Amino acid sequence: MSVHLQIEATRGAARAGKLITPHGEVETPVFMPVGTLGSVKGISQDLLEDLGVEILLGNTYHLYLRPGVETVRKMGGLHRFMSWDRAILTDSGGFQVFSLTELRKVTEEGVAFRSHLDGSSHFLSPEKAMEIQIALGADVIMAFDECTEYPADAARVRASMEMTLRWAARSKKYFEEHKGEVPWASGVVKGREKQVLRSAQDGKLNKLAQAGTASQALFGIVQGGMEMELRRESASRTIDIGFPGYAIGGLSVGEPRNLTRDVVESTLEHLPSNQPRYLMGVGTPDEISQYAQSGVDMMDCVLPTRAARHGLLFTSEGKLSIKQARYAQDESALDPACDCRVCQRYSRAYLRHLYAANELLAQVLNTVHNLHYYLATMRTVRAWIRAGQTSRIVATQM
RNA sequence: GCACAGGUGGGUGAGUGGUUAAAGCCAACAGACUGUAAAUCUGUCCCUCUCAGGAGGUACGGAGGUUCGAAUCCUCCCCUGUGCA
Repeated sequence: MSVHLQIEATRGAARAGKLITPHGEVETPVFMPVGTLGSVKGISQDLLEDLGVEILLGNTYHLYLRPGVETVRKMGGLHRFMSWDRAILTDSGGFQVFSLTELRKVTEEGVAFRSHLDGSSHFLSPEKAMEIQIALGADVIMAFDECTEYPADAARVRASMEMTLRWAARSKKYFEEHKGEVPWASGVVKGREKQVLRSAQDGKLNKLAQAGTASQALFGIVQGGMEMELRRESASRTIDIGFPGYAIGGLSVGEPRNLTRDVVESTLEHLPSNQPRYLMGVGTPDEISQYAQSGVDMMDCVLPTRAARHGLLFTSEGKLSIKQARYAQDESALDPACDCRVCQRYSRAYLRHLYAANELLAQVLNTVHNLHYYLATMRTVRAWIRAGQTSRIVATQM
């Protein structure tokens, strides 16, 4: 049995349920913190567990460069390496195709990268991205795609989308031929971890398929830029290739927010209603709430963690920049309406001081709060869906 | 007391006759951040006006002086550091 979505309640287009993975069940709609390098920046795994994080992201390109696949493989896979027993989703490196413009060259075969760390040359293709992600052993892995830049003319968007479709087929083919070659990509490992690990190190890799438990799944990615018709076509042809879940990619690349919304809404219509839908790289608390209400099941975004490190905090009253002088002697909690550990314990004045003084604790506390806020936002939406009333939630405008 | 070295904008510290309201860094203040090359980046940072392009004023320890022109050269004074008495 592969990763799948168990829908337990619906409300309009929205659905609430559980994403079943080899590393536990994930309440959906879910926000997934981004842990690019095997770490959600600024916060430890046990704090993430306390916050109730059930799934987080890792990144193929970054982990491949450092520490390298072999290291992760020898350490027993990404879960074990980073001591995280809950679910993980790895991004394929497709976004780096978009963001590292000056360091890469895209061809039909794949993408030639220059490492941003030491300038060394590397090549990522659908096959290579699958090989790496299988080795990392995340519960959900992503097809290797090209995240189309914005703005781009219709011809360019189509060409990019077509290539992503060909890459999707290649990703799936490689995945089908090689999945299960790594024992830790399955929940079955837990009981006899050492034994399996030993055999893995001996090069005797167990085929997971025969274990009969949940195993790693590959999701497809819909592209098509801001062209609604291409989005429809991309969705339909990606579905034809066939995946257990579908992502909406190519958004949050600099386009106006209302356009993001239009593209999401129109793409969602074309995705299977009984499979997970993952909107990549989005958004503010308000946005993730809206998208979840529109029928998105999974979202990830660096915003809460990055903003936290930059002193920008999300609260029930909107954005708050803790750097501002006005908070220097403010005794009140960051967000009086928030029940996170940070808001329970520390004042704005103290948080501002930590930030101003460049104390590492500022990053930790700010990250704890922002992630808590995001997770609470999703909990609210889930409750709203399960409550099945008729009106929409109006989230704080950000 | 003598001998060196030195006093620059909130701090540090460049600058040794004009292109200098005076580099850079720090601090301060504001803004940005959306599948993480991000504890990052951008802007402001002497005062007063402004039709926002500029205009005027004041400024490199103090006071004089040389010069068309001085933070930069000269004289005296004040202060700081180091060394010797």
